[in-house]
Amino acid sequence: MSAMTKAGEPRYRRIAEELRTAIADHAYGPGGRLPSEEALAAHYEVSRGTIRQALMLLRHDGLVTSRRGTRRVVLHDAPVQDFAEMQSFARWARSIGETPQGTVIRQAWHPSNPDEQHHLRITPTTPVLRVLRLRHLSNRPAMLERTTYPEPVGAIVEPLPPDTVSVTEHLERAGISVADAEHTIDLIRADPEDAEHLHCAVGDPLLRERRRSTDPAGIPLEWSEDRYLPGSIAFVVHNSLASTPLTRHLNS
Amino acid sequence: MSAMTKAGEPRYRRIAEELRTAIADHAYGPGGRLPSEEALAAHYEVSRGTIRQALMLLRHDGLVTSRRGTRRVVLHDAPVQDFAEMQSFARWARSIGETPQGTVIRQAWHPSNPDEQHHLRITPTTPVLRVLRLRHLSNRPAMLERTTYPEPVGAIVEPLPPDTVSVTEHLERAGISVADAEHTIDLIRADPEDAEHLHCAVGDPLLRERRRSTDPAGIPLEWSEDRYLPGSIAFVVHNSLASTPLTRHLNS
DNA sequence: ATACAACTGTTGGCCATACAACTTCGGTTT
DNA sequence: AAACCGAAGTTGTATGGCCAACAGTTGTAT
Repeated sequence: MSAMTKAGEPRYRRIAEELRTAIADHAYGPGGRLPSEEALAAHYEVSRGTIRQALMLLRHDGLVTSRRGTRRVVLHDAPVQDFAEMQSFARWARSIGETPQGTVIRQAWHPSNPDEQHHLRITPTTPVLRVLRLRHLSNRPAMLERTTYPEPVGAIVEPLPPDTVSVTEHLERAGISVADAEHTIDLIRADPEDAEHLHCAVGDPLLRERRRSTDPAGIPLEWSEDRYLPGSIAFVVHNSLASTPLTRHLNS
Repeated sequence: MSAMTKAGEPRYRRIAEELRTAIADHAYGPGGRLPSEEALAAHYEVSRGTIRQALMLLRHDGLVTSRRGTRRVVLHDAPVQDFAEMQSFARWARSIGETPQGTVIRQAWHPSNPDEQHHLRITPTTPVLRVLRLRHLSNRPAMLERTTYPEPVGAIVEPLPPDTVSVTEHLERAGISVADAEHTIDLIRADPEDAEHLHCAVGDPLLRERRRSTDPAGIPLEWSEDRYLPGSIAFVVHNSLASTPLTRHLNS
């Protein structure tokens, strides 16, 4: 455990972290009430505004309610994954105690197609790196990943060994970090290529997650289509009046 | 579109609404930069703090980036659905120009099972109202909904006519409003009941959305399992370093 | 006993200020 | 030409204050 209070982190984030672990440790119980903002401010020796910032984080993650007139109520006592674990298959796998593996099946530069140009916001002439990667979870195939990288990112991904476990972590070391991601989740049927690598039959249903990741400046870093074998995986989303990150779409 | 500036809404929400429509109207362009916070504050004649509150809303919805040192960048120019449209099938259907329909197939009070007791946070002895409802989109079956209501909510839902289009809107009129919802999305195969009502074959893949909705106080209002015919529907989620409402799970 | 009113505690909304951290750009120096 | 430096512009973090809106409770009056 060891809170690992990162020094560079702003105060409200560190406080949010402490509150998170306190909730996960059932310090307040499910349906229990948090101390008042003023009490928390006194305890942490910060202003009420800073406490409110910390509580906003918990609120957006769906851990607590917030409503005028009464103390905040604990909604969930389960720990919430952080952004990095949703962004990196390897990191997620390790966090749930599984051993991730990855194998590049095919990788090459291509002229971009209109779909890629749209999602990566690039001009028709620029090439992209297309990578087909099979992901394993504790030695069993779990997901097939078709990722397209724009030029600067592709240049870093290309020389990596085919069995690189975490591409995301390599990119971070190269100073490329993801700040935003948009996920589209739907159902699709396995094509011959899916079937071959995931060891299923053509036409078998797969859970599809398409994802566009962007850097802090809003520049697209990757456009990926991941196809999961069903039965083992589920996506959990929280939304509320305070923020609505989840929407429903037709056709896609 | 007639902004419909609701009088009771706080200032930062109205400003956020205006900025949303401005973005949707391509006032800044995709990848364009927003005016500085100070400029916006001057324009709307509010303090910078209020502008920041408005911008936080857009940020959490994934419409704009935010990063120290530079102006905000527009990520998407598509309008974002609000919470109500994710919460109500009827409202969503109407917002995309379709005609929603609903039919109650079966409805009865039962003693709650352990699963329901857990998700609705109720004691074993209390009864629940189970409703099986078929949802149509422009006269075609689209989704089969198995919803469980705890006692007070069930008492309001029970007397509604079987072809009620929007249960959510009726509940709102009764003073029951949803503030938070947790969605779990995965893939499942049609059982005989699904197949009968959705006009598909047993074993056909369906997109499943399980949902627990809670009121502003954190009290569960419904526990629902919705099964969508594939091909037509997709779920879109945005997450970022600022807030991580999306997580990935095993087993479910 | 029931309904109403007043009071307390708590969060929401808004303002003003100050400084820190960071990006960008232009000019200077090497 | 390239690297460095500094100034201007912008968002992030934090403090402090004030009042409004609302929930829950307590006490009062009917």
